[in-house]
Amino acid sequence: MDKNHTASVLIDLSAAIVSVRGDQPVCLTVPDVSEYQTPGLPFGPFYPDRHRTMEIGLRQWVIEQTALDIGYVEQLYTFGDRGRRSEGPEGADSRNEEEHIVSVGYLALSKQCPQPDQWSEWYKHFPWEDWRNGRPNILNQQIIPYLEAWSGSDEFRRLRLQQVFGFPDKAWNDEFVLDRYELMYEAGLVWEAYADGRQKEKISLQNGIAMQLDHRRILATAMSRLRAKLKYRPVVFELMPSAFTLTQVQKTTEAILGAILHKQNFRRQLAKNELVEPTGQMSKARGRPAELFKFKHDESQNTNLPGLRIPLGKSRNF
Amino acid sequence: MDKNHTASVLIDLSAAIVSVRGDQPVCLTVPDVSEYQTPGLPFGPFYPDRHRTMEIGLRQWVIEQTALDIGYVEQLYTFGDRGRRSEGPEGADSRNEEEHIVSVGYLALSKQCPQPDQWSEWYKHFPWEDWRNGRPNILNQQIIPYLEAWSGSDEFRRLRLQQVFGFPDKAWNDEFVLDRYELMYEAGLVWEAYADGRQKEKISLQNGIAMQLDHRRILATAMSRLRAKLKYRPVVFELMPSAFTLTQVQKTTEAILGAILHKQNFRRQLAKNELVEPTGQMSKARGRPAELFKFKHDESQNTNLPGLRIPLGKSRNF
DNA sequence: GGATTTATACTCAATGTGAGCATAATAAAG
DNA sequence: CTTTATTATGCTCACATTGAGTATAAATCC
Repeated sequence: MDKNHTASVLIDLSAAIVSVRGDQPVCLTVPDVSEYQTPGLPFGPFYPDRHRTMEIGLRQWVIEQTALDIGYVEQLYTFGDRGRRSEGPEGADSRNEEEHIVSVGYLALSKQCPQPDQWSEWYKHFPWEDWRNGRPNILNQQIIPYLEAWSGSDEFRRLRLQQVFGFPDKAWNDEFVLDRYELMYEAGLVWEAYADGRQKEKISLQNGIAMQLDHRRILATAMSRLRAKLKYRPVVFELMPSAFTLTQVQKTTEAILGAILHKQNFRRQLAKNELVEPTGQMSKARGRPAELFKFKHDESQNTNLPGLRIPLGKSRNF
Repeated sequence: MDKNHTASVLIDLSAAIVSVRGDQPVCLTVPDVSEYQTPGLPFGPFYPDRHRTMEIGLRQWVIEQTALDIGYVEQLYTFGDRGRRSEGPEGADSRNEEEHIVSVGYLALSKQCPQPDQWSEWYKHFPWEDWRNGRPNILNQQIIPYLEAWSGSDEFRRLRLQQVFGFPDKAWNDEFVLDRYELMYEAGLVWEAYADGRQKEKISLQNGIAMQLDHRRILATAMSRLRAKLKYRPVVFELMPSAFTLTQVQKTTEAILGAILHKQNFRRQLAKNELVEPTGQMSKARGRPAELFKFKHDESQNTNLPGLRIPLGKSRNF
């Protein structure tokens, strides 16, 4: 093999730090200084002689720069070169021609989200992913017609469209956030495709707020992973305060999944899996007071608990 | 932040290339030149100016060096520094003091495995993971007693032991391959712990064949991921020839899971999910001839198909 | 007090799953 | 040629889980 190649790279640790404010999932972002004003995910360099592991390095700069208490941290994916996209055209982008950067994406969960202006709501970037008020209009009004035109009579494209967007007769799968974003990127339906030079003209449709570089892709990866994980590990509690009502757990879960759940069945699952225990106290709110619970396995960071089985129901094929 | 630190690293792409020979899952390994004779996983450097993405880089050197046709490739995890372990003691290892290496682990699946001597059987490295002939003796005879002594009266350690090894009264979970290996590593129960300087004396127990550096950990990650994935994506077919009997699919699945499945129920799942279709031909073997099938969605690399629901049964609490 | 709101208990049909029995089709053994 | 071993495949049945909904309880707002 030809060894006359640059093999040395810099490593960036990018983080999708997720929290829930009210009934909206949010993500920590940093403002953009360039002309486009697109926000980006926070990131920091990895110094291999300073931090034993990358996760320690990540926690370090998150503490230094944000003073946040992030409990749960999970590595998402390592992206080869943030200047180029995996499907991008050759030489379309000339950034980082000398200095190669590999970016390692992380998902982190935070119980609090102070300074509201620094936290960006998920569904402003992905309006088609929030089905809590029914099927989002943007799908039928903009995305699907455009994608149908894009796929044309190409059998492979149509199959993918059906798989990923459930169009026309399959069910919507909430976990395919990344797949949907990538399909839209390939079809030139998001601003980033234009920024990367894949698309000749700037897109007139505003399909969610764009982000810097491939940060929206990283966020999509984080959303997919979190939505999937919710179903087999009790990670919701990383987003809850120490005491909470069962409805609060449900609202948080619904926010992340972008879907409404069946209340009674949701509670049945919580009860069966013995994930929570009553604190004895009651909440005071509008209607009948609810019992306050706490997560049962808080002390040990027990990563291998069953998690909630999500009662999505069968009628989610809108 | 102090910028006087080395930030530049080299990137290795390590691959757990998995196949199944007979009824044994195997993994491509390269022999060791050092004194210990421990095998290692194949790896190659990543040249960022030569390959657009890391996956392309990986495929490249696999083709160049092994001439294998690997269809399915999946990124597993990025390990900060292969010279040090995530839980290792400070300065115990002095390799790579200058040249930092980050290794990106991949899982690849191959339908064939020529040159038998280059392929190493999974369960030679992880004898406690193969439950096809009942609970492995090595568990009760060596591992569990040692781990019980290690946990002593430490409540946290006992809880983890129960979670991960199902000891004494929980069920064995086939997906916790990595968790079990890491627990054994921490307890000084595998050779690598000794090699990393965590363990003062060399271990007398032979708990599976060791591997170089952290390669056994990467293989454990691959095994966990593959066992999990099998249950919700139809990846078994990446290990099958173009035509196969249903029993062959089951044997391959059982080999990977290290567990015996209920035959009739396994077939019921295959039928319900419409993953296979008959070729019209029959196999000729000892007993009654079996119908030959082929994977239904071979053309499009449809990553989002349902996968098999595994009829493990409830009686796996040996 | 009556309307509104939220919490929680309970029911019931449909479906999925674990487990096993019964039968069919072949090769090898006697 | 019959028996036996072996593998394939069809079918049943009890039980658990799940989706969906009804009914009731406990508070606040007016």
